[in-house]
Amino acid sequence: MQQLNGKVSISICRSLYLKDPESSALGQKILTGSIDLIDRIGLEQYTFRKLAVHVGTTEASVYRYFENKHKLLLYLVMWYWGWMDYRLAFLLANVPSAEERLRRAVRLLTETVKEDSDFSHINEVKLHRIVVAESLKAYLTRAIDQDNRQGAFAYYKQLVDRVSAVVNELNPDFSYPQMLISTIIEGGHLQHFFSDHIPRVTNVREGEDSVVCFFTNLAFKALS
Amino acid sequence: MQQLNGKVSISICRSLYLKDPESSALGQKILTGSIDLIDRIGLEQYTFRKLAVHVGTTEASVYRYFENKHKLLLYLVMWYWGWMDYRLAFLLANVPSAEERLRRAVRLLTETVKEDSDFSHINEVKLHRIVVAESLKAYLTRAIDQDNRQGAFAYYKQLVDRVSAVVNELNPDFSYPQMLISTIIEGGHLQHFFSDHIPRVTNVREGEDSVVCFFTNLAFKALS
DNA sequence: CCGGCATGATAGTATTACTTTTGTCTTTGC
DNA sequence: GCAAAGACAAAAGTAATACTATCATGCCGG
Repeated sequence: MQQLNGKVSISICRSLYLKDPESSALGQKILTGSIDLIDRIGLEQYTFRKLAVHVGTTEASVYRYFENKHKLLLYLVMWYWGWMDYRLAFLLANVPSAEERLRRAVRLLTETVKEDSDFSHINEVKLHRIVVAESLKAYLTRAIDQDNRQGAFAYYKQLVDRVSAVVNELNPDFSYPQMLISTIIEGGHLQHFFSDHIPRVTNVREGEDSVVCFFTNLAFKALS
Repeated sequence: MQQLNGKVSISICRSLYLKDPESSALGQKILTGSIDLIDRIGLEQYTFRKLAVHVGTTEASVYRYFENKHKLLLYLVMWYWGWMDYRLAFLLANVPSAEERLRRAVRLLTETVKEDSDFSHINEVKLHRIVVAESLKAYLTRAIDQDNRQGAFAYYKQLVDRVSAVVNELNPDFSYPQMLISTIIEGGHLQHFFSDHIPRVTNVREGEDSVVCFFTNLAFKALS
């Protein structure tokens, strides 16, 4: 992560791209176009051919940036976690109370992203929806061990560790800090998804704050 | 679910198959062969062509039973939930203590299936691994609303409700019983997966009982 | 102004996902 | 015991997907 002319650029694991998409106008169009398209039609319908038409380039040019759509998805998801980790670092800075820091972290991890931060050419609202609906497909693959060895999940691990450290501060005897945090992260995504599509397995009542409430309570009770 | 010559047959939502695979020898070979193959090579690599070769039939014959691999996966996953719900019903029967019932339920939902119950031609150990690694791909699709409308998730909902009822009994004031149970179910799967592939975001120590312990504690603390 | 790199244009291959047709064999109904 | 119906194998075919390769062009830095 580097500060660059007032904007923050999130640097992604080299193994996830062939040519850095941040390094050219076409690369950036591939990123924004992919986010648009995956958000609109879903990962299974999304193809590099459709993307090429959408951004006005050719399939071959897209393949110069990314090996395949799995790597591109992983790139987007890891950008998201890099961005979240960055936001989290600011959100927790200079807050003395560990309890307040945990409260803020759980909120950030489980609430819906509502505004595009105009932080980059990436639309964070759409990207958040993609992460909720598609990110597990990027993990649950036979390629995961190789991706992991190549460092693809670095930001995800870093974020989990950052929040786990707060958990540890609050209750050093708690044996499962990472487990609690990764459960909250992925559970939060699933509960949002379920509330939209299989509401009978959730209890979302007034707005989606139910998810934040549930996981905040869960976190504090788990540590009590 | 019906009792048939000493065995239990789990009846699956009609919309998930074109022709009942339980109704013929070929259909059953398609089920067992699919479980073998998906477990061995993963859902992305699995194709109806490979399956046909594996069970000694033709692609066209497979398509007489299932529309596509998404439906077949959903069939297998729902068979699993039907089977789990059946086991759960027995496990909770005649246990007076709600606390003990919850403890048993959480254990059943979060532990690894270790033995093939010889209950049918379906290998439950392999099927459990498939559910852990692939079931979310069956949910997280654009087709979910249609699948749900057609009743594909009936057993899943029924199981969540069965355990939620125990939660309600233990603490009628708790506002999120379904949310807690579906989080435990899917969280349990993910923690098993993470412990195998991204251990840094878990805290699995001696054996996989850590997952059971974590979620059991979590459930009881959430209700305290 | 030259050389190199990024892209566009085009074409081509292999695999996947699915459909269609036809012939044989088995089952079931009578 | 025979005819009709259904189940399956065999084979071929189509459309889309997931890539790869070739070549020409245009731009940018030296």
